[in-house]
Amino acid sequence: MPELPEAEVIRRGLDEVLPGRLIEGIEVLEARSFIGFNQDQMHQLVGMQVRKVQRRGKMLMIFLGTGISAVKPVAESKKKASFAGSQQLPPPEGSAEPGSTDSVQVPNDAVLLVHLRMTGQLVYRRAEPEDDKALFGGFPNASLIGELPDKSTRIIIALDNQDKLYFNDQRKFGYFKLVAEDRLSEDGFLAHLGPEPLADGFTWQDLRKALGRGSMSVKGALLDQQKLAGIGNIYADESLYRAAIDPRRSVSTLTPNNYKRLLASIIECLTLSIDAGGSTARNYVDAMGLRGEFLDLYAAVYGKDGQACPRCGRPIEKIRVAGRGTHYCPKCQK
DNA sequence: CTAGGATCCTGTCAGC
DNA sequence: TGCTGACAGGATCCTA
Repeated sequence: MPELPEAEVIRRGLDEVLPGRLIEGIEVLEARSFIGFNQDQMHQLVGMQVRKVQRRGKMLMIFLGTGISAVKPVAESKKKASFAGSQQLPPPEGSAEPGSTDSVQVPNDAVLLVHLRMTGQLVYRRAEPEDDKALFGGFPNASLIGELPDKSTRIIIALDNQDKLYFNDQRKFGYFKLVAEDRLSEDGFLAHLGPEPLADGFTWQDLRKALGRGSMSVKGALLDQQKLAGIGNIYADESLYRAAIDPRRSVSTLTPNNYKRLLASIIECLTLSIDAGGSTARNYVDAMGLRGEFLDLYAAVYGKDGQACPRCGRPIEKIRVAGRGTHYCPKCQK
């Protein structure tokens, strides 16, 4: 459910608060939610500093470094090193006179990959509750605003300012994964990921090339992350509706005009949703709207089977395409 | 190359 | 009212 726009909204939020923060602790409540997590990774993570938060498709990438604060006098660093994971590290200010330094060696800069899949959410909770800036995103349910941790909480990251980052995931399909930065391209998902539809200079010809010339349905092709990054079931349906293209059409039958309309629709849907997600997050919480509001705000056809098509009034139908529930208007989409 | 199915998982909802 | 079964879907893997 969380797709490119949700990931991007979270990315922007986290990129406001995470860079510069040190990871003080990590708690993995559900082992399967953190791929390959072990003691070594725990020791590596604790004390690292967030550099930036980026995104590729639906994947969030939290870039970590040793941090200036990890540069300490020799004596202290030796002491701390043997207790990594259980020590409170000094604040960023307590750093480094060049010359008298000996940095704590953390093997590599690392990247914390986060994929929300179906029901994942990231919730940033401040230690000072009166600071009301809402910071969360992902699958819309009550865990976004309720007491945390709750029964869907899988991972908790504690930061040096006492704020916490919660990873909640009802269905446990989402995951964290720690990789060395210089081996980022070896990640199985990222290595085969298609191009970004919102990249500067992405043209309809690029879209045509990405979706291929085969006989696959256009809906199936849009959902294939190896062809195009970031589109999931909701935005595939919404984009095809806006572009007035039947989701069952084979990509080989699409005309240049179809591709132009489709790309314009994809960009519209994604950017509208990113803007709305960013600006309405707090209203959305205050209203306790959750899923219903969420879909009402962004969807013309998704989840609206039986309701009137906004363009022609005919009932939206739900069919199965590429193994997915697919909502479309049989009159408008050809 | 593509379609289709099963898989992972748990909350929700229709139907009896 | 309470139970059961179907359904939801992102990505992967398998078979046809």
